[in-house]
Amino acid sequence: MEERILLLLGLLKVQSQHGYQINEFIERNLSRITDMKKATAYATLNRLHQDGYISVRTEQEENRPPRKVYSITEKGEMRFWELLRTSLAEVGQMTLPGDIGLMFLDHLPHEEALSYLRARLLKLEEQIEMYANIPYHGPQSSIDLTVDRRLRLLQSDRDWLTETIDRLSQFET
Amino acid sequence: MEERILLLLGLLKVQSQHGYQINEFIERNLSRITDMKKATAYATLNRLHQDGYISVRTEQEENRPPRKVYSITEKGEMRFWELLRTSLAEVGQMTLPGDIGLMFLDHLPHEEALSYLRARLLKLEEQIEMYANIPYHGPQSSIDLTVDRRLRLLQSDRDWLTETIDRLSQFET
DNA sequence: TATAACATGTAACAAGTTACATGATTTC
DNA sequence: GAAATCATGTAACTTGTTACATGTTATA
Repeated sequence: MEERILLLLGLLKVQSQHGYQINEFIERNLSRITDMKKATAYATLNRLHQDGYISVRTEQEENRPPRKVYSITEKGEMRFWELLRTSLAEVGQMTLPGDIGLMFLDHLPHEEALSYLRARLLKLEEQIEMYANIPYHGPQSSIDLTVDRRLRLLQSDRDWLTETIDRLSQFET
Repeated sequence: MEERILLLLGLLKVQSQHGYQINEFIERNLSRITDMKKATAYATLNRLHQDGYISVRTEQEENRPPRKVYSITEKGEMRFWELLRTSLAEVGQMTLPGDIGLMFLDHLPHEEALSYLRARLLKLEEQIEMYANIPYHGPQSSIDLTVDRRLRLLQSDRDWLTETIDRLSQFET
């Protein structure tokens, strides 16, 4: 919730936009960073407007559907700073998918468990490949920051998984 | 959802239990691995029972509130294997808190941004300390597997953050 | 005498998703 | 003539949380 609001306010801080435009941008450029859906974005924009964090002006280019162009207000900027500050300074606990399964690893025959983990390793490698091939945006691009971070985490998850598979392979055949 | 079901079925596969018992166990031993709340566990147990994945038998020790002791059924075991298999073999995308903030890092004065990142680094170190001090459970404990994994991820996040702070410190004073 | 432990649950709310509705215009 | 693009939204649903209700017994 807070992160979604930070995202919308941030995008509107860069430039005033209408909802469709924002949704396009998110879908095309930020799909790896956020999973916010269109309906959620529209609804959140409405709420932000009601609460005075953004203002609206309706535009109509002839023969095109009318658009609601949103701009960030001063109140919205305040909110933005506040959310940005806590987003940067807090760690916020990440919930790791897969952990529950690992807990019950020993309920499976040894070889079967290992085969699943090897399949997972392959998929992890693919994801790493994917992120490694994202073009570099620039020497100070903030997008690169998040791509870099995710790549590092994926790599260390791969390393851990490789070692774990090796270690488990040593116990009984 | 799926992970919560896997957890409940897995715990009941180890031994039949009543809801209170399960909730106690989760709160005391699994608080770092899952964040499922009591109400959710009770509701999910009811649904699992309705759907035939677990069976109930009501117990009453005198002067104690009646308990509903759940046991996993054969159908439940099938579901368990299936969920376990996909949990182990799939990567499941992890959503990283903090990424949105990083995107807008350049909207803050250089020094201010750095000070927030340094504060975040301190908190990360604390978390790492915490996980590093969790006692070792045994040479094949599946709990250790998840603690290990999380520790590794936290450490690589810390390394990335350290390098990022260093790198950012080099651009303009 | 209050409060913690035991044991289960419900009602109200919050956040988000899916799938659809609308209606014009441009492209295949 | 069908489908995609543009642009916004709503209704139904899912998942989960918070806070409370209930009632007994052991403990401080």
